[in-house]
Amino acid sequence: MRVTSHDVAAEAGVSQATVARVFSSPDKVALATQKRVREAAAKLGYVPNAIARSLKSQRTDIVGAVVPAKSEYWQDVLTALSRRLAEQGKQLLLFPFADADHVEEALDSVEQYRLDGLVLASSTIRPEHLVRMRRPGLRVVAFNQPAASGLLPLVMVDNDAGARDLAEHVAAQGIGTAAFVGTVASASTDQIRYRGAASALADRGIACPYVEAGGFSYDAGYKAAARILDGADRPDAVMGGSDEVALGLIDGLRTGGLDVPGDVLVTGFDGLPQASWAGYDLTTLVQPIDVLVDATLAIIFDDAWDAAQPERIVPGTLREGKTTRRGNG
Amino acid sequence: MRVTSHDVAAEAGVSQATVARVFSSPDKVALATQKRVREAAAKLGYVPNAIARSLKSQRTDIVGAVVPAKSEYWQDVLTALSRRLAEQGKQLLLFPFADADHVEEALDSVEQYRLDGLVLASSTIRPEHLVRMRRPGLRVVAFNQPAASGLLPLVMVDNDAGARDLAEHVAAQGIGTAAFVGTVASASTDQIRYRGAASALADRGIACPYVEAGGFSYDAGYKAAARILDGADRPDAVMGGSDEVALGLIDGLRTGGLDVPGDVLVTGFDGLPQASWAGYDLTTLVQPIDVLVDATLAIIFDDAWDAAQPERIVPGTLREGKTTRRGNG
DNA sequence: TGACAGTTTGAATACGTAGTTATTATGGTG
DNA sequence: CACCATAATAACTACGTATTCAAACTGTCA
Repeated sequence: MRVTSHDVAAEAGVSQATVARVFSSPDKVALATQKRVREAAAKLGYVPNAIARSLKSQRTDIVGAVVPAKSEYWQDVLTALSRRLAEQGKQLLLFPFADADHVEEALDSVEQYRLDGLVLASSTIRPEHLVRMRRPGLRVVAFNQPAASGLLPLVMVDNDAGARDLAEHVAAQGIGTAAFVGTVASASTDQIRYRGAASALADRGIACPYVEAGGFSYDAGYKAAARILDGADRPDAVMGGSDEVALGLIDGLRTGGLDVPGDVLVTGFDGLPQASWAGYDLTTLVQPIDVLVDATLAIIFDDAWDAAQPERIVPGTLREGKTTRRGNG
Repeated sequence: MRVTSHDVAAEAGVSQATVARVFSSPDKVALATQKRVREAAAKLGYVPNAIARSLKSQRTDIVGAVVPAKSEYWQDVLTALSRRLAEQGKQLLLFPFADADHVEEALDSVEQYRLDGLVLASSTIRPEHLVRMRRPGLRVVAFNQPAASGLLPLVMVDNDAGARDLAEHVAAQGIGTAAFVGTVASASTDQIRYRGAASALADRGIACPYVEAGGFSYDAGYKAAARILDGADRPDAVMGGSDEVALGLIDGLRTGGLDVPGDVLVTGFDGLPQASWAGYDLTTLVQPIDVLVDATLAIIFDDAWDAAQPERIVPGTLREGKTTRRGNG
C-alpha cells in the first residue's frame, strides 16, 4: 500500500540504506546515485515516515504544550510558538485542559509520546504535577509560571516589575484610591502582580485592596465590575490582573454608567491584540511573547544545557493607552 | 535508559507479549497476571511508547489541522476540536501557516506524519493543494471551505442562508442603502456570503456594493471603515464578511465620528466570543462550532464511510445584538 | 602492477510495540 | 485415566527507518 524506502530502493536499483541516506545525510551519497534515488522517489510518491524515523532516532521533532483551553493570552503564545517551531521543521502537539482538574489527564497523554520538549503553561498547574514531568529525555519548560521556580527551568515576563510600572504610571495620574482585580487568587502570577502593584502604590500612600474575579475570562472581569460599583467607596483606578479581565472590567464599569477613563482609570496586563482595539485602547504591560518563546525553545533545544535549571525573566513594556489618560475622557 | 515492555516483562516474570496485551487488550490476560504486570510497570515507571505503537498498528491517534496562524475564528475552532479529540484519547497536531504562500510547506510536513485524519481549514487553500491531500489512508475534511465542494468531504456552516438571514434582519430595520465589507475577495466563503446578502437585499430593492477589506483581521476592518466614511454616499448598514472585520469596522466608524447603530448598522459573521462583548454586542451569525467539529470527526473516524464524499452543511443562528437596533442608539 | 587511502555502497541490525502462531496449563467429560 | 476444548502464555515476526560494519570500488603513487 504505502510507499517505503524499500520500494524506492528497488525502483532505483540501490539498497534501502542508500535511500535512507539520501534523505537524512545526502552528503554521504554520490551525486549520480542521489539523483537516481530522488527520481525514483518522486515517481513513486515516496515520503519518509516520520513515525519510523522517530522510533529509530529517538527524536520526534515535536514539542508539546500543556495549556488552558480557553484563554486569549495562551492562544497568542501558541501562535508564536507554533510559528517558530514550523520554521525549524518541528511541530506542535497540543494538550489543552479545560480546568485544573483535567491537567493530570493531559499529562498522562504527554508521557506516551516521546516529545523532544514540553511547554508547561498556566499558573494553576500544581507543583506536584510539575515535578512529575521531570523525567530523563524530556526537556520541560515552565512558561510564565512563577510557582515553578526552583522546580523546573522557567521562562517568564517580569511580573513584579511590570506591575510596579503600571502602578507608578497610574499613581502619576494623581489618583487617591485604587483596587486590584485579580484573576484567581491561587495563581502565582496573580499574587506577584498584586504584590508588585500594591507595594508600589503603598510607597505613594495609596491603598489597593484585592478583589478576586474568580476566573481568567472577560466574563469574570465583567462581573467583578459590579462588585466594584456596589462597593462603599469607588476607587479612582482599577488594575486588572490580565487584559482579558481588564476588558471585561471596562465594559462592566461602562455598563454601570461610569466613564473610563473619565471616572475610573483601568489597566491590564499581557498586551493582547484586543487591548489595542480602538474601542478599548487599554493601558497595559505588553509581554514580549516572541522573546519568551525564543528563550523557551533555546532551553529545549540547546544541547549544551546543564541541569542548572535556568530562569529567564524578561522585562515587559508599558503600553500607554487612553484608559489611563485623565482629563480628556 | 528508557523503560520498555521488555523490562516490565523481566520484572514481572512474563513475556513481552503479555505486557503488551495488558495495556492494549487486557481482557485476554488472566487477572492475577495482569495485577503482577501492572505492579511491575508502576514500580519501573513504564509508559507505553506511542511512537512504537503507531508504527506497528498503523494508527497514530493524531489528527492534524492546517489552519491560518492568526485568526480568532480558527482559534475557536481549534479549541473545540482539540477538546473533542482529547475526550477520545486522541491528539491534535498543528500545522499553522502565515499566509497562502506557506500552505505548501505545511502540507509537506503533513505527509511525513501518518495522521489518522486531517482538517483543512481556511478558504484560501487552493484547489490543487486540496486535491494533493487525497491520499490513501488519510481522511481529509475541508472545514468551512466551499471551494472544496466535490473535491473533498466537506463540513461547513450554511453561509448562504446565514448571509440572507442577516440581510433580511438588517432590511427589516428599514434601511435604504447597504454595503458589504468582505475579507478577501478570492476567499470562497466571502463570495458566498456576499452573494447571499446582496441577493436578499436586492429582493427588497436595496443595492449592496462590495468592498474588500483585504484581510481577515480587525485591522483590515478598521481601515476599510475609512473607505466607507470617505465614500460619496454613506450606507445605512454595513455587513462585515466576518466578526473580526466587523469589530474593526465598528471601531473605525466610531473613530470617524459615526454612531453605531445610531448612524450605521453593522453586522458580522461567525459568532466569536468577542462579538458578544458588551462594548460591541454585535449582531452576527453564530456558527455552531461544536456541531461542525462533531461532523468533522465523524467523517474522519467513521469506519463505515464510503467514498461518496459527504457534505455536511449546518445552519447557523442569528444573534441579534445592539449594532442593528435602531432608534435607541 | 600492486599497495593504499578515500569514497561509496550493501548487508545486517535495532528502535519498542502488536499481532500471529505455537505451546503449555486448566478443567471438564466419558 | 485418557481425551479434548478452552484459556493463558510464550516465541517470533513485522512495522519503516537510521546506523554500524564490512565490502567494493575509485584513483594515486611508487
